Amino acid sequence: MAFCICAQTESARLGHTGCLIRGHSMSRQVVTRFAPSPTGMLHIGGVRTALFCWLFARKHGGRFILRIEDTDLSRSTDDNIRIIEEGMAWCGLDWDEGPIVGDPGQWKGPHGPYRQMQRMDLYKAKIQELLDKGLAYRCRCSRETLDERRKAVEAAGKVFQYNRGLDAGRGCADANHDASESAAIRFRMPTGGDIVVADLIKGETRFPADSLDDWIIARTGEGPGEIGVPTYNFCVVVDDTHMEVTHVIRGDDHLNNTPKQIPLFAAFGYDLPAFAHVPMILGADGAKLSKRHGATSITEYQAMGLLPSAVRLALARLSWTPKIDGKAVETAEEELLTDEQMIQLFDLADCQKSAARFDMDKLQWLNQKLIQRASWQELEPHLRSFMPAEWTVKPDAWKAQAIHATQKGKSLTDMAEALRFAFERPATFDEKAAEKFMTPAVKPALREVAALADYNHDRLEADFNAILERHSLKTKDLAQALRVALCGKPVSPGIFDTLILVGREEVVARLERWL
RNA sequence: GGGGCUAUCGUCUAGGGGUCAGGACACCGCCCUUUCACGGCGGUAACACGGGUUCAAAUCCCGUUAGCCCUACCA
Repeated sequence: MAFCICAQTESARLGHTGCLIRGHSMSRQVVTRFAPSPTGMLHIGGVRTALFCWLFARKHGGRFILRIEDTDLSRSTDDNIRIIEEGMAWCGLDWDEGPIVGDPGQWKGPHGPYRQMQRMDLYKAKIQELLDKGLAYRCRCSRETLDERRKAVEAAGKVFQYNRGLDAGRGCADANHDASESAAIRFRMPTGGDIVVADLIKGETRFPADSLDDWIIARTGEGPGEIGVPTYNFCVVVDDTHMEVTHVIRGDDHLNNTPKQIPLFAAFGYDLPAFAHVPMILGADGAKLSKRHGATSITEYQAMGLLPSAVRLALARLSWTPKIDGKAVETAEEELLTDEQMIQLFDLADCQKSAARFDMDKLQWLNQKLIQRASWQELEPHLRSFMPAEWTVKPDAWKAQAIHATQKGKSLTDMAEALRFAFERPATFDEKAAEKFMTPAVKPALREVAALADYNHDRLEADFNAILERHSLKTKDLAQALRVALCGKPVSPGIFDTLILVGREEVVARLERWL
């Protein structure tokens, strides 16, 4: 059987689509896709893959597709699809084609629908085409006989391969079954030689064709003549070509699936897309990232008070080293890339081949740095979900002061917590601190603070120092006493910021009980 | 078992024949300081192992080991 092993060209290695894809146009628009299966929450590893697809498409002025692979009927749910859509949206990974959030019946883009279960007619037609060409065949072997044969081969210490090796001659390949009985459909795989995958990240890898077998492309149908639900490896090939995907960027757990898919592209007469298999993300202990490691779902990261921009950067920096003029980023300053810089710098050639462990410390550092750089306006939409509704909005001057005072926090939750004193009177007081700082000597000074009228920062500082002078107190004495009175604890932003954020009227009210 | 991928400080990584093996995060120390932080400065710390090739190997080759993936009518 003839099929094209099609090693990709140097231009593919460089990420150019050139004449690689389907030959027609020399400069085809780049198209990438993220194709999650809605069988659970949106995993952080999936988000990273999606991010690479998104970055690549954006860099090359191409399109990014979101496609839902819901052919696993038993595990896919509409709820999970919603979770994926919302997670992607929160993360800022907008798709040009795909489902419309919250509306299962609608989609955008010319290649819809973007849920595989809604594309059955296409798949069935393509399977029939393969059947007609003799490139696929009906297999009536039951699960039971398959299990028996598998056991027999494994007992002999060999690998079970359908109709291959010890199982050769026992398959349905030459049986010419008609459609009178229900059957699964198998794809006729080539034998002999290597199937090569020219991967943009992993390089060229070869798989002996004889290590593969005739795999099932469609499950057993409901009744005679019915073609059942096609399997993943089949749907991907059909969809990727029909959606004109030029660059298949996916997790490297799919690298082994690629040699199964390549002969299928050939059987359909399709040219190959470029492949890039990105390494996995591992937990801190080097094991596969699971619930045991803490947060795996993107929604958990959102709940932790992380900025989507920080999550994007942290995820991108796992397995990717941005290079500026051929030199890897060196300083902390250079690490803090904006989305625009990431898009500009992104290159699959600068991606690592090996798996990376998830680094929560780095994520938090990035988050802190990004918070420091943001304006209140940029932060407010994210911050709001961490602030109780009763915390009413204050004037712009207050916002400026607030951001100046609390921006040292590592997370949005830290910031919201650091702002609590500005909205709520302390319910309790730190006894030890009160005892230590609320000395008789400090009270007269406190009384003078209560009398201050001008809450301009510099003026406040000057008046404050004058009070210290009059009472022979150290800054610390008065500042800590004030913190206890205003915040209930000896920790708060700079004391003048604290005063301003609470506001004169409220300062006086909170001071009253101590005078 | 078969096939495939991977291997540099604790973590993310740069470096791809000759480097004191570089950076970032974390950690430790010092400084700053009105609290907590922020910030500044400095420090500890790595080429998985064994064989080759070579004047010279982290770098090239071959093994070994370890981890991961595929080997489903899952995706």
